[in-house]
Amino acid sequence: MRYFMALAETLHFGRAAERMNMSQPPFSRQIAMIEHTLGVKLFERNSRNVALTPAGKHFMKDCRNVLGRFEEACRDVRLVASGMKGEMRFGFMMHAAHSVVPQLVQLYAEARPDVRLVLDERTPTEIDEMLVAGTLDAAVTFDCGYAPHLQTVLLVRERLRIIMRKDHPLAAVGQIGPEELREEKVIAAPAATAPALRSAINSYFSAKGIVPHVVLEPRLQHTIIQLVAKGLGVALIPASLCTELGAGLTSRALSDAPQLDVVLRAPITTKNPTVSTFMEIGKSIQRASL
Amino acid sequence: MRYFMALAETLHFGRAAERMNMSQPPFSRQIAMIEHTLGVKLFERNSRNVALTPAGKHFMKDCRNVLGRFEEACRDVRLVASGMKGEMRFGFMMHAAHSVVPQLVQLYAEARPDVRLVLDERTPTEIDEMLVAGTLDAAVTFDCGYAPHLQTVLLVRERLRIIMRKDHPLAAVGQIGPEELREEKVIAAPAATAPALRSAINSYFSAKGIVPHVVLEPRLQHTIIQLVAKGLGVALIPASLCTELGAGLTSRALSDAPQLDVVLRAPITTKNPTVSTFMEIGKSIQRASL
DNA sequence: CACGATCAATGCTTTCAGGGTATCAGTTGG
DNA sequence: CCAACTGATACCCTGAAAGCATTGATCGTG
Repeated sequence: MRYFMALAETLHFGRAAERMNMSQPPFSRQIAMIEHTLGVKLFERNSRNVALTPAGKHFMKDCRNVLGRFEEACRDVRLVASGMKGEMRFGFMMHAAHSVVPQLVQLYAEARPDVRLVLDERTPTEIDEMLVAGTLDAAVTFDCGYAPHLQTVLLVRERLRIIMRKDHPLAAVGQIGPEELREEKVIAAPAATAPALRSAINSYFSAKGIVPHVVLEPRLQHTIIQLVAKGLGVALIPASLCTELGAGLTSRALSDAPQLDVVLRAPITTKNPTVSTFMEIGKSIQRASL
Repeated sequence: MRYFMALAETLHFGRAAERMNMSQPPFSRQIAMIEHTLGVKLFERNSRNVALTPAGKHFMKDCRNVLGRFEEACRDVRLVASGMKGEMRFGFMMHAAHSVVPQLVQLYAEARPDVRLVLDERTPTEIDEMLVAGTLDAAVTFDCGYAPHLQTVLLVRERLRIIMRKDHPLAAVGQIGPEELREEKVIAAPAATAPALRSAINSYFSAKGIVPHVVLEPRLQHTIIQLVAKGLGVALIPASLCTELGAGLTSRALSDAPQLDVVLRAPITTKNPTVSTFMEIGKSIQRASL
């Protein structure tokens, strides 16, 4: 096709051959071969003039198209391999949706505009499963400690705050700690859904020898806040989520508040080359926040 | 690319090689070569499993695209060469627009739906020039006799009729011939525009030793009819154009009416393979009208 | 745990597709 | 009519790519 295009553009065997870095005789043979295998005369020629037949004229358009797409395919496959282009499935937990995730996504989208980011909001446990299953390429979740075949970047360290209705008695108390919550109904995600968060809450209480009175265990953070709003209890949630509470709610700091590490994770063995710069951006966010 | 696709689809070197009608070792080398020249790992493989990398997965889509368009290009160039597809520039004179042209165009469009018909309404002289210049592939015009490098198919033989205003004295006369028109103002296209038509008109009169009193010579048939409608004279026009005259006009037969051959013409040396079936359809119209 | 089966990679040989050189043949302008 | 230009043909030769034999790695099974 390149040979054909060279001749179609120059209409001169010698110059076309030169453009293809070869001598004229084999070039002539190649053109004859193309015409023979296609079974179509592409050029009208004598020893003086070369002209395209109608079929040749049409073939020229198609060749330009095919060759263009071929080049593009070769270019693109390199871009995909280098991580400049492609697709990345990115999971995150609701607890991080209002803190680092928007920034992370925005910075990455600027750095890699040709990578399609597939966002997937999940619970921490789902995220862990999907990371090992390979359904996610990277995810933002709580640091749950041991994670062998995962690389981890610490993004931010979040302090838990307590939220309650504005008309709740605790809203007026100065210092809130486990003791003050001894008799409170607590709403918290179950350990099966958010192990790191739940164990942080649990040990916050057990350090003082208190067993929290957990009355409801919804899986979604959204639901927890709504239940608190309805006066069914109080809840300990990451500080970043306390900025956009509903009208009837308020948040208070906790004494010796438990801290949770929000981390960016990806399988070490990932074959997706888009992930590495994503992790790099995660590191830059960490540095910026320290 | 075919090699790549074979492996990408089977994920098995042996079977992919078989599909490509070759043995496994050279096939393995070809795949390695592709990866090397692209500088991209397309497959993740050990001696047990073969899997596509993200880059390979992306490349697969592009390859399918490129190969598809390649096949299509090869198929289409054959269609164009066989006249099944392509473009044909077809000229015709106004005098035939209401008779054979619609039928001819419709029959051809049905027979060759993939050929784009470029219609071009012209005067007979323009048509002759464009046919020799190669600007038109075929045309319907009056037979102007001698035409060396043109092939000709007679479509219909048209009788001329005379048109006039309904309030014109001639509208009541029984038999109209040159003698009756001796004193009439005649409107006719100039010889330079429609030589065959004009010479037919001229000899119709000169056979009786009469010189017609031609007062106006507009180039377009359309204009002639309008001038007649304004009472500026009478005109001799092909019978097929008399069916759709304006309200104030009427047509009458002529005694010994001059006849004109409407023909389909194309250069004998035409390189456009769409023309031959066009001419065949012209012949079928001729047979049908006899 | 050892053995065989499976499958991709490697080494070596062979072949022919495709390139090079020399030359021919047809066309055109001076 | 000749010289110059240009595409086609004849012949040769190289190396890309195919075949065969074999290796090495991995997995399932007795």
